[in-house]
Amino acid sequence: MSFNQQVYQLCRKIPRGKVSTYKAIAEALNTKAYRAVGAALRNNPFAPKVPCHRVVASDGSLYGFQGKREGMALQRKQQLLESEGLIIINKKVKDFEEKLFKF
DNA sequence: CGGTTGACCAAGT
DNA sequence: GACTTGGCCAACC
Repeated sequence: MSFNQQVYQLCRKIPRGKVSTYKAIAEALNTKAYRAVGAALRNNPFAPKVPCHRVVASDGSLYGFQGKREGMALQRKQQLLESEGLIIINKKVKDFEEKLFKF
């Protein structure tokens, strides 16, 4: 099982209405390659299967989703996350630590 | 096999 | 509170 596959498998385990962080995933894989996790999700070969939008930065901010490219579906993702029970405020997840899913 | 890169992170300025 | 720096590690030249 390659590194990416592990990442996808973990992401799939994130329940609806919860989020996780790149760091948590990396730690769950017993590694510190936070960035590799992000790179894996960026590929995201299993678009609907792997809810990559439920994975945020360690401080609850939306690193990379909208933070980098504002022309992206920023409100789209936000609304999607909100429909799952999450609330995004100022590019950050409200009650992030509370909604954080730990493996 | 070396060098660069990155949907990261933590600490410092 | 916005920006910069150094470090981490897998993936891709």
